Amino acid sequence: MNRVLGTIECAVGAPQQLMPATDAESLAGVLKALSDPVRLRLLRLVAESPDTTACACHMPAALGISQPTLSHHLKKLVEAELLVREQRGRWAHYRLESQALNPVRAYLAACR
Amino acid sequence: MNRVLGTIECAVGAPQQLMPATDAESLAGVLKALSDPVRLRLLRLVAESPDTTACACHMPAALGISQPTLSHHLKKLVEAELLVREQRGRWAHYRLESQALNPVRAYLAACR
DNA sequence: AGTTCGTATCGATAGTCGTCGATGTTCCTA
DNA sequence: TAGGAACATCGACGACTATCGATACGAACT
Repeated sequence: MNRVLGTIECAVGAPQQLMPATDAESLAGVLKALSDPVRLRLLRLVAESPDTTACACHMPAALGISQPTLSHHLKKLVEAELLVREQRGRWAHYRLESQALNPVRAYLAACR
Repeated sequence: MNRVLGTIECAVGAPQQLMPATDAESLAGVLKALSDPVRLRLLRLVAESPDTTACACHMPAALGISQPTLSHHLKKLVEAELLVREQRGRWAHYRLESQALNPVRAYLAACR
């Protein structure tokens, strides 16, 4: 591949082994759930609530969105296992599942 | 709001102050760039290359995608300032800009 | 039983995204 | 200067997403 004379060829090595596709796929799922400004504010609101648990009832007004839109975003976060839903009487409470962020933390550590 | 008798009312406090919308918007931009399995593998490939720099020439074959698709993904990562493009002769080299991940790290730390 | 209130789902719409073939563009070499 | 190689852009297509109004569900109170 490399030429002896002249400055031909890419010169950097062949492709090393890369991240397994299945790992990338599942990590992308978590990141996709995080890649929305409404959901970022929402998750942080829950994270900073006492016992990392918050009731949904105040959220539409706090975030300036409609109630169906809130429900949509909460569902995405639950599907990504970032939040856990818990019914208390008439109200739905959501608790942060912080360990779901561990794969993200591990990935970022590898990109240091 | 709270009723004296009976177990009426949400009972958890009012909405605390939440993440500024502009911060959430810019952070979501970075996360959106990360929320694709191809780009995750791509970024990690660069991160693990010597001097965290890699040439684009081997990437389509390594990732199993076409050359235009690779170019598309690289552009997204550059726009998010996660990669820096550098032309060397005929070849395009990409270097990791690890500090662009700092807002993500800070967010995750707040969700501990 | 009927009503009310909190929440989830449905349906529709407008916007964004990933993918690839075809085509430019740029730079090297002969 | 002509040819080729690496890479970017264009155009198109199908899939997905965020949003909200309308509606359905479900669990209390009366």
